[in-house]
Amino acid sequence: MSSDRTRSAILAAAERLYADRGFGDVTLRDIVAEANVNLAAVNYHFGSKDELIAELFVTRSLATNRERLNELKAAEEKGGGHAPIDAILHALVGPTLRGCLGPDREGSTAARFMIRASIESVPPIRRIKNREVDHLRKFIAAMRRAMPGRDDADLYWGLHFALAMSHHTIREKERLTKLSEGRCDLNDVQAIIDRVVSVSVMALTGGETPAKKAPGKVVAREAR
Amino acid sequence: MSSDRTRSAILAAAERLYADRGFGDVTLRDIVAEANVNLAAVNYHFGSKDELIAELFVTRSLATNRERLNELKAAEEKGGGHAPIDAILHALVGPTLRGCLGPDREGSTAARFMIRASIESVPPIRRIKNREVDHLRKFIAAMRRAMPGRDDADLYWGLHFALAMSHHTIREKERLTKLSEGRCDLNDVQAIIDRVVSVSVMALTGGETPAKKAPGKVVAREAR
DNA sequence: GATAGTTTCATACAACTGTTTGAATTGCAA
DNA sequence: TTGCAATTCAAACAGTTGTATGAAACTATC
Repeated sequence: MSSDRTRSAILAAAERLYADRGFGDVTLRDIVAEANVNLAAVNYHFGSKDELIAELFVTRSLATNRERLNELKAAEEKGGGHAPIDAILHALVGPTLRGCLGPDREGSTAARFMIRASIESVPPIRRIKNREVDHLRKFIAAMRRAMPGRDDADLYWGLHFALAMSHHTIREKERLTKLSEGRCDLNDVQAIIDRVVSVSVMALTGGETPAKKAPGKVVAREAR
Repeated sequence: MSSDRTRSAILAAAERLYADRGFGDVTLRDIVAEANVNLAAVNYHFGSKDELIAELFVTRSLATNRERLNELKAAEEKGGGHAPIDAILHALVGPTLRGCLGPDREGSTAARFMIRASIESVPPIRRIKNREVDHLRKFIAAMRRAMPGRDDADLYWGLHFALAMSHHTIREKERLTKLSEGRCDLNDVQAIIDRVVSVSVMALTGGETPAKKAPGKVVAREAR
């Protein structure tokens, strides 16, 4: 009963500290000091440090996945069980980008924690991410319905690139700001989402299997 | 003189171990055991563990950057000081992808080390990566020459997405193979490079500032 | 209000970490 | 060979880490 207070104090303190200083140099002693609880409380309530981190990540991760699937479902219902490709990709990258970017989310502990998790890749989190495959397959299935003629490999590459752009933007937002000297506006989340979706759609609809024959305007270059 | 043997034995052993098991759980004691040298040798020859890691990464990193610039220069000379955009992007992502992917490079210690470095992001490596901005600016400059009318922000986004796709492919190649059940061929490096370049060029030439007005075939979706 | 179960606490544990030390050894020049 | 520097070595250092323990405090039920 009253143990819930301790439990959630640990969770909150851990998320805050990990978000601010990374998984690398935050110890259990830092966490319990921040949470004003005893050191042994972590192992009592969570079993181990890794399980604490896992619970932290699973919570946020499930929320994002739920949001994604809701958006996908909404788009499919709107189109009568057949969502257009840009809506599918929007459902895929929108929640992640909205959750991690933007001026309102800037101070959000959850956002900063998820950014850390996408940068540092500590074992317990990696284990969870590896189970994300089933979730992504639902988007592949939707994409297949939206582009029936398309080669399967192209769909996988398209989804892969969409995730690449959204994750890399989250992960390297500081570097991009610095490189572009502020000319890339990392606060306009909607514009970023549109841009990522737009490029992803082009990747999927641009040329037929660009890797094999490259019939588009861009010709493959010779090696070396 | 003969100390060079110790020095390079440490470098080789460290690179091998880091490549295989990651920075997280390889200790100096593991390294000196693998290299058959004394524990103190690391601090004697490199000053600290972090400086050892830094030297390891700098060496490989400089080689890649040199290769990139050579390819860029070659492309510019070929075009009379004005390389086409796809050649520029090819010079940017080619060396990295070629260095980390492909069946011949599969067993390469250097490749596996660089993949680790791109996944784990340990402090000494992060510090070095932050100095990579100047290097990237040279590619922005070349891109500006190739696409004079283009808005600067679009160029930065294009370069950013090109790096996103190439790095994410390297970092998540296992996941992509698993997700696609082998339908994405991670061994055909040339095809991957062509695909990344092709999509990047589309991102740069596709629609005029797709984020602002989205005049292309893809229309921005409403929020939420 | 005694009892049983849960939660907290101070403390100890055992292992591991990167780094330092100072003596021993080696290599090379004079 | 002597002398001096560079290198190697075993050992210890000083600190940190996550986890375990067993007693104490609390809570709720009968």
